[in-house]
Amino acid sequence: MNERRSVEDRRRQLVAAAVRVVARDGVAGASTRAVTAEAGIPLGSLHYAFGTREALLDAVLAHTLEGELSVIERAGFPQGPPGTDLLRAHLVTGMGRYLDLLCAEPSRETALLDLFVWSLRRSDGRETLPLYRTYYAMSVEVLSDAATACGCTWTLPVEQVARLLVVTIDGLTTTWLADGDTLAARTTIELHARMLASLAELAVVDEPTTQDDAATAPDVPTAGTAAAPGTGEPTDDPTGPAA
Amino acid sequence: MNERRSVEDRRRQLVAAAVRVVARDGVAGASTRAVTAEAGIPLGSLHYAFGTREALLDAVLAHTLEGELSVIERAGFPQGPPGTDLLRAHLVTGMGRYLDLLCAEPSRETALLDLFVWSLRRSDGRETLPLYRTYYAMSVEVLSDAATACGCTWTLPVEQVARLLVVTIDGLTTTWLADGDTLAARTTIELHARMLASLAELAVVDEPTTQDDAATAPDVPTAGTAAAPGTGEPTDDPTGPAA
DNA sequence: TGCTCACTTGGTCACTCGACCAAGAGTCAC
DNA sequence: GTGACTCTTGGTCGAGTGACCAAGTGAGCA
Repeated sequence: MNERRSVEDRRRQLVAAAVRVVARDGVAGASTRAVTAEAGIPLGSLHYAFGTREALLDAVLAHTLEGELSVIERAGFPQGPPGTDLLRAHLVTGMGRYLDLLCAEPSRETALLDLFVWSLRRSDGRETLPLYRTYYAMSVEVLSDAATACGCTWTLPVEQVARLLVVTIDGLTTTWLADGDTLAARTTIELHARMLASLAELAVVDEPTTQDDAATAPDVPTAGTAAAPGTGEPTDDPTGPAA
Repeated sequence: MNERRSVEDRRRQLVAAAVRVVARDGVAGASTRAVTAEAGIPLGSLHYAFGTREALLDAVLAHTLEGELSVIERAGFPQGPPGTDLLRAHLVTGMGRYLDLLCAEPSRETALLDLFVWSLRRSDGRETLPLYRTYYAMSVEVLSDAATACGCTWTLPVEQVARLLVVTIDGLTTTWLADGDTLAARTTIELHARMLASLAELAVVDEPTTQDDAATAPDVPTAGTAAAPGTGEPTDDPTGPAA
């Protein structure tokens, strides 16, 4: 029936089928039989390739995560004079792009949420943390790039802003999945982008002659940035830098 | 074994047991046998009281929702001179109270998220929308009360601010469940409270006690200024009304 | 007292689940 | 060709699953 393949090939085939099944019927509906039927291969092959259903779902989770926030990064951002207003437009475009993806494939995000709860429940959150570390890292990258592109610098550690962005994206997702109100979601994005942009300021160029826009060194403290976002002495003075 | 009870009593007993089971083992683990074992009653009683496992889970979802955002409303808010700074402190206190609940009972929020995905999957979101309407209504109430208590008015429709608050709470929950970083979560709350408070202004009392609370024109994309957050009708719903 | 009916109880049915295994078939090195 | 191997396949096991039902029990009412 099926041609001979390497285990890696078979794993990829099973993961692709499992992604479809999870998106359609959820983690609960992704039984070993449902997945193998979707892939068109016998049941035993699944246990040969993955050993366990849990191992398969692990691979599905990892696969689904790839390129999740990366949609925000794609080209086509607005142009204009540098400043926080451009940054705001930049953020609106990026988050709007995520919303487009959400509207186009809501089952994808539902599946991700389902897998998230599944992994939370399975490991008491121990394996979910590195998952979010990826999110944070991607968010930091997106925000740093955006600030650079708009000639701005963040007035507080970019890791804190990154966590704000992740929180916003997460909340945006669950809220839209619940009410499907795309217009309201866009308003939410506008407001959040405005608020996020208010945490940045136009970068000050020391020497007036140089027009080197890409070399504006961010004054973000890079010393203790290896730790989790937000742990850099946050709770002292909330009204500090930007007001 | 069990004394005779009314069906309503039995339902309450079963829901209470199911809440514990869902918090411990998730929706997937809340089998009819697991719930009845937790409640200490025979299996047949469940089908006598609820008919179906789905009906029981419906009741569990409704029960879990009660008093979800209401924790924010409890007394003990900071005092001080009226203004947006007091409002900010007010919001920090309220959201911090929610975070306290989250830290104290994470399984409660995991269960709610689990039930949320379950109801999403079961009805394509049709029954989840009214669920969130309750959230929005509670959020509107909380924010209106807070603004009044702090002598402020929102510079844009309170429904839009309410959706922002719900988005924030949702994102805060998933993010904290993932990384468990309470300190970072508090920083997130500080920043979000500051940003939310920036959407309000000190109420201007032109003549003795004129409480014009919906006057100031919003300088923000006025997507939906109607009653519901966003638009009055979620016309974006791809599936349309239930067939 | 006897009757009615809401409620209880244990058992059973048909089904799905994940895991496992032995036997078979293709493939490559020698 | 021969042997070692990787991969495939169908079947099976034991444990659960939701739903259902007939017989039993007891409280309240006439």
